[in-house]
Amino acid sequence: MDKETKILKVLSESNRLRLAILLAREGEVCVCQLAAAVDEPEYKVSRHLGIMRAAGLVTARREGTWMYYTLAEPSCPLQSHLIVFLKTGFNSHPTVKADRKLLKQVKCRT
Amino acid sequence: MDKETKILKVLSESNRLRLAILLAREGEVCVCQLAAAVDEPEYKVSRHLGIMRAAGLVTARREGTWMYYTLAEPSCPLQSHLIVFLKTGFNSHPTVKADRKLLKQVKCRT
DNA sequence: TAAATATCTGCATATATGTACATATATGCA
DNA sequence: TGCATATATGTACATATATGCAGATATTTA
Repeated sequence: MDKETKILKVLSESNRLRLAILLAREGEVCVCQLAAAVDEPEYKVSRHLGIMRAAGLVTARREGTWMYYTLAEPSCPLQSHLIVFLKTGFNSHPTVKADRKLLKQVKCRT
Repeated sequence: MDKETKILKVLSESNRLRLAILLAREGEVCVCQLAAAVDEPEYKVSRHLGIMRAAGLVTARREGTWMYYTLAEPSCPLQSHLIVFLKTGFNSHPTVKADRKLLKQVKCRT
């Protein structure tokens, strides 16, 4: 059950769960926007995204200086199931609401 | 999001995930049956069940010498969502199949 | 080429986690 | 009471994880 426990473990850290929820709702987002949304230093967000990427939860695309992250195509039933929940299951959560509000205010290219 | 990450973390360890799946499918099961099903020493299973209990994922009921564990009533949307998945999402998983087979063979009271 | 911006990584540290063994507790029965 | 069974827990150890800081890399622009 390694594939399943890996997915669950990655999402069991609050910063990563918040990032995953944002990606599930917003599609493709760059590191600096995510860092602003969760109000954490970029090196920290970058590191967590790296962990999520290594676990197959997200994919990355480089565009110039920016790195854009997206939720990856699910590779097991649990993963697809969780992604559906990430999209809709946290709508009323205060932290998630605040994160989304901050995300909308970011202007990436000063 | 502490409640959510706690649930996810508890289920991100393979022994505990297997136990949770068994409980989701079989209802109420005692420690010695669970230990036989996952083929692990009872002290280990007992400890993992304790962790699951502390996180609000299972409840325990004592009947004589035996302790019977059950999945707890969900306390957040993610938890109820996951329980549904535990019940139906692992039917074809080899490990889960083997665990269930072993569980059926156990005679608790020699 | 140099400077600026965005992102990633090596290292040290603190904290958390899983495991094994031995021991403790609880209950039932002779 | 005393003993056996079922379950829980304290301790010690090894491993894993998150974090902060500094510095490295990559890309764009002057």
